[in-house]
Amino acid sequence: MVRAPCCSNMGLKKGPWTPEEDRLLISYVEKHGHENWRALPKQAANAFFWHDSISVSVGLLRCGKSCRLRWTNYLRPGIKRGNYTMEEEETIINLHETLGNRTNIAWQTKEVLDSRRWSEIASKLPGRTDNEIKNVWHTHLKKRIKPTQTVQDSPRKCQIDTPKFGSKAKAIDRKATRKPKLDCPSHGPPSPSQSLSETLTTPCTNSSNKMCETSNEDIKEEAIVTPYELSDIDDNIWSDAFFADYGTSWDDSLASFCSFSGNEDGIDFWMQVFMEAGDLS
DNA sequence: AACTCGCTCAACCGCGATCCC
DNA sequence: GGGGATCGCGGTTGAGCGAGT
Repeated sequence: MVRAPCCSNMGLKKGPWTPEEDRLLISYVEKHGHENWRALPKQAANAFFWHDSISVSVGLLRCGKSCRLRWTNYLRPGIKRGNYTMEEEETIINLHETLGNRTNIAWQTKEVLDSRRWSEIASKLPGRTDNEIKNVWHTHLKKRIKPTQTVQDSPRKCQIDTPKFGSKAKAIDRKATRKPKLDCPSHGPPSPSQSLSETLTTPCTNSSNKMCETSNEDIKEEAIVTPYELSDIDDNIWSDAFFADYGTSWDDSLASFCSFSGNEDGIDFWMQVFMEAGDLS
């Protein structure tokens, strides 16, 4: 079987997602659903022309696989972020033990069962993703089950036997206050309360000296990242302030986008977005 | 203050399963 | 039925960060 070429071989982008890419992806999924990830970048790329017409150099040049992963693990509505409760941790441990022991079912091999483990556990924990559960398991739950010698070997290691409620408090505190790093090395994904103009102009103060788009105040208030709603996106991205920054208007921007893209689906899509946001009638 | 070490977790990778022409 | 395309999964990686030295 010949595999589909990796996105890196097709000039598609890899690595951390930018706020603009997130917004393009969210907007697309809100409108078209998430049934065909492979087709998504092509269709969402319509947005590129429109953005480009107002000098915002963003586009959704991602492979479908990357889009699906980003949506499933990070942008999907209802995702819970932040600390796991004791109950959730116990559930993971119990389910891991249960599912991991289901090796004697005749019609399924151990390998098949093992390969389904994380998604099955995730299905029992609403708002948690299999990827996150997997990370939690590998980072501390596994160690709680099997206390390792490394704790004794290295006094600098956090105590891992009683995460969150015991001597690991320091590490958990760090986790709780940790800045999501995805979109900015220091600050993470955009808050729905941010306008795009803010994200494009807020100076970065992070130590790594890379471009940052989120204010420290936002971070304080966003210990748990709220899932996007279409209304949030529209209210904030497509704000008057945004267009003031770029010296254009709703009508001008739509007209520019239409003339650049020449794609009826794209026009319909953005028309719909604007109308739902109440910016066009 | 500078360096090292360990932890976290988003994202990538490879592969098997499934879909679809 | 064959084979390519796509989906979805677990394993792994590596940048960023904080704590310890």
